[in-house]
Amino acid sequence: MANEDANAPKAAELIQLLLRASHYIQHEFEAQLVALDMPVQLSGPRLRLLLTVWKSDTIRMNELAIKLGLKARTITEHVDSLESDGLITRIPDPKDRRATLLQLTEEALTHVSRVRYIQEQISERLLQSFSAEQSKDLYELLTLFFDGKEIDFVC
Amino acid sequence: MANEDANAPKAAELIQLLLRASHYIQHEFEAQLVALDMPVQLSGPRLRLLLTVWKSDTIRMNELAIKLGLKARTITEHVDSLESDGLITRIPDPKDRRATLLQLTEEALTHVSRVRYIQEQISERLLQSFSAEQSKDLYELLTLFFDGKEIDFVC
DNA sequence: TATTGTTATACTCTATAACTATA
DNA sequence: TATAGTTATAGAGTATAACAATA
Repeated sequence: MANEDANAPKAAELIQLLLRASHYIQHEFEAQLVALDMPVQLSGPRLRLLLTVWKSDTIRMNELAIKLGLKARTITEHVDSLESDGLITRIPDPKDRRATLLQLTEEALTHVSRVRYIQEQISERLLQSFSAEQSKDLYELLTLFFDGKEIDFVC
Repeated sequence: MANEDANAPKAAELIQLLLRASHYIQHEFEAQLVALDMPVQLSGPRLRLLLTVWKSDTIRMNELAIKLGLKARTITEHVDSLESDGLITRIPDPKDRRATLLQLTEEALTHVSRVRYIQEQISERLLQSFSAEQSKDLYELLTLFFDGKEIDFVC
């Protein structure tokens, strides 16, 4: 009764498979991250924020919210926490006294570089069944999703 | 200084792109779901639970926890909520008086079928830039991630 | 003794609304 | 008047630990 949908549409199946692959990958990343046994807890969202600040070197909280697709309040929340963990610094924006710039601390830079290394390792392991050409094909196919759209969001 | 990594490893880039595509897709699904304007709120996790119960027709809370990769406590939480929304029913398992079977209500079945229809629509739209062959290629490439691994988790 | 699900409790992530300070 | 970030508050999702009922 429930599973009568034998000739299910290919489109939905393909999308499901892609999401499944993505969840699987994220699961691997998270598992490896806790295995890293960092002095501070670097969850997915916290890490994503750190990496985004890192890429910009210095960035307004405002702009960060937009890039991450989060609300200002959420950025304040994370930054409070990351600041008290000694990972991020608030700097008054000299050009606009309402604004606040964010910058990573030395400690955060160390963590980021470690995490990035691990991410490379995991990525390579995840792609071990792929030939160079298959990787290239997959990359090009995935680009088709963003056909025409401007995508900026990170991680 | 921060972005000196010009020749970044292809593997990490490809994985990032896949995750980005996945986030984009999930975003589309969530947006369409709220646009459906259902009588009850069907968030991602709640929907995933409903769909998993639906696929099994009837399932133990226990088994559901494993399939979804969640803890028993979390299942109790969701089921309490879905039950009070009239979407799910707890049935004592006749074979084991410790266990509880879950089943969808008629109302939930209506919602599930509507949601599945929408998911097909969105999936087709997301794949509009793909030729039949490109879809097939993508599907086969994605399968490589699960090379040898037994993957069951849904949605 | 082990397993199923629950009560009690808590943490993380995210957000809305009202407010302060600046622009 | 509009914008940047904060305080106060809340809701969703998930989990650990202790426990009850049953196996």
